Amino acid sequence: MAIDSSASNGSKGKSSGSSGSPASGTRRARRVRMTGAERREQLLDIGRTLFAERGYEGTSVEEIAAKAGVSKPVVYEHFGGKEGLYAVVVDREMRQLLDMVTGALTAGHPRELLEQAAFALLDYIETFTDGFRILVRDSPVAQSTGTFASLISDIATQVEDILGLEFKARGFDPKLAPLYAQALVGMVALTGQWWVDARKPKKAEVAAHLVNLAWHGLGNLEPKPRLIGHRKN
Amino acid sequence: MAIDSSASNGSKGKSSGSSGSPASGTRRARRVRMTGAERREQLLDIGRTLFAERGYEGTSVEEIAAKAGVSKPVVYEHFGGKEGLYAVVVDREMRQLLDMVTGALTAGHPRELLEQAAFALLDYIETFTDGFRILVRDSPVAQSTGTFASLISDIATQVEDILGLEFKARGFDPKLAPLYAQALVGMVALTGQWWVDARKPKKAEVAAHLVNLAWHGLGNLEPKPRLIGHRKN
DNA sequence: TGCCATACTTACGAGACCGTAGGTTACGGT
DNA sequence: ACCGTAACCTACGGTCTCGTAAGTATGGCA
Repeated sequence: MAIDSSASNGSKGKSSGSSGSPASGTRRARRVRMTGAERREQLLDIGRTLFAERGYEGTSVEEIAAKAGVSKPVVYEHFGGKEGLYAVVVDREMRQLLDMVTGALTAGHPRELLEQAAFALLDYIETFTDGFRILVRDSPVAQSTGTFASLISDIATQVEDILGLEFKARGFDPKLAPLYAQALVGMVALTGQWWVDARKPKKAEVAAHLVNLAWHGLGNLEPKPRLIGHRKN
Repeated sequence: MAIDSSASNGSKGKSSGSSGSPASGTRRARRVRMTGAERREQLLDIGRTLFAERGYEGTSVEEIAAKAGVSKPVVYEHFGGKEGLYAVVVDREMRQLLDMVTGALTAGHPRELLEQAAFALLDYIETFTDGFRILVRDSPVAQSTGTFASLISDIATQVEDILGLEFKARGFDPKLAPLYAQALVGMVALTGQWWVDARKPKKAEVAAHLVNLAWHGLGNLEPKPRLIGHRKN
C-alpha cells in the first residue's frame, strides 16, 4: 500500500538479464527471487495487461501468477486477492489520467484549456493504452466509485466549472454547463477510443480537429486547424 | 429463429393474472405452462435485464431460468446455451438502434440529419435503456462484430458518408470525415450515457443543445437553441 | 557456519457454473 | 376417455476458479 514508483520492468518468463549495474542497493541483477516491491510491481504490470485484454472476470489469478512465473499464493500475499490487485491497478490508472487531464486544465483561455485537455487525454490513451482499456470496461467492484462513467463525470465536473464561468460571462444559462461539459468530454473520449485502434491522423492533428469542431462547429469549420501550443509527438 | 414480435410481457414470479381476454388464439390467460414463443420472449426479456445490470459473465443461466420460474434446460432448449441467448439479445438491440438511427439519417439538410440522429439515439436510450447498457458493455463473444465500438463505427460510417459529401462540397479534406463523424457520434453517445442517469433536461432540449454545439461550436453558441422538427416527448 | 526472516511452493477444500441425460406432467385434439 | 406432443423437471458430470493450510528453499547477517 506504499509503493508508487512506476518502475514497470517488463521481464516475463524466467530469462535472466546478462550483466548489469546493481539496480537497487546492494542487490545483484540476476536472480529468480525478487524483492517484495519488485514482485508487486511486476504483478501489477501483468495484471493490468491481462485485465485490459480479458476483463476482470475473464482473468484468473492463476493466469496472472503463471505469467509472472510464480504461484497463486504470492498474489494473495501481496494484494489479498483478485479484487485487491484490480483495485490497485484501477486506482493508479485513474490517478494517472486524472492528473494528466487536471494538469492540462489550469491555464487561461477556455479554448486553450480545451485544446490542452483533449491533447492530454489522447496522450494518456496513447501512453497507457491498457489502462485506458481497463477504465473503459466496466468495473465489477465498487459501483459508486471506480466506474469509467464516474471518472468521466469527474473530469466533466472540472469542465463544468470552466464552462459555468464562461457561460455566466456570456449570458448563457449556467445550468446547461453540465450538458455541454459532458458532450465535450464525450466527444474527446470516444474519439480517443476510436483512435486507439485506427491511429490514422497524428495525435496533435486529432486534437486540433477536435478543437476545431468544438469551437467553431460544423457550420464554421476551419479548413486547416492548428494547435496553439506547438507539440511534436 | 423466427419470432420477432416485441411482445415483452413483463410477468415475473408465478403470480397468475386475474381475468383476461384471451391473449393469442384459443389459449386461456391463466396458466403456468407457456407456449414456446411466449417462453422464449420472456427469457429474452429477463436475459436482457440481467445482462444489462450484471454483464455477460456476471449472469448465470440458472439465474435467468429461476427468474423466469423455470429450470435451466428450458433455456438450453430455446437458445442452445448462454451465448445463444446473449447473441439474440444483442442482435435485436443492435437492429433496433441501427434502425432508429438509420431511419433518422435519410432526410435532407445535414443539420436536420444531425438533429434527427441525435434525437433518435436519445430516444432509443430512453426507451430501451437496458439494451443500451448491454451494447455499451463489452461483448465477450464475437469480437469482430457485436461490439459497441463496432456498432458505433457502423453508425459513424453512415455519418461519414454524409459528412464526406458535405466536406467535398465545401472544399475540405474528405479524409477527415471519419474523425469528425466519430467525434459527433461520440458526443451524442456519451451525452446519452450521462443522460440515462441524470435526466435533467428533457430529451428534445438535450438534442437541441447537442445540435447547437455541433453546429455552431462553443465560439458561436446560440442562447436558446430549438429543434427544427417539433417533438413533444 | 549456522540462523532466521522472507520469498515462494505444492496440495487441497469449497463453491459456482455450464451443459446434458433421462424422466415427468399438462395440454389439445380425436 | 385416451394419446401423442410439447413443455418442463430432477439430478448429475465435469470443469474452472477462488482462496487457504502447511511446508520448502534462499539469501543476508551475526
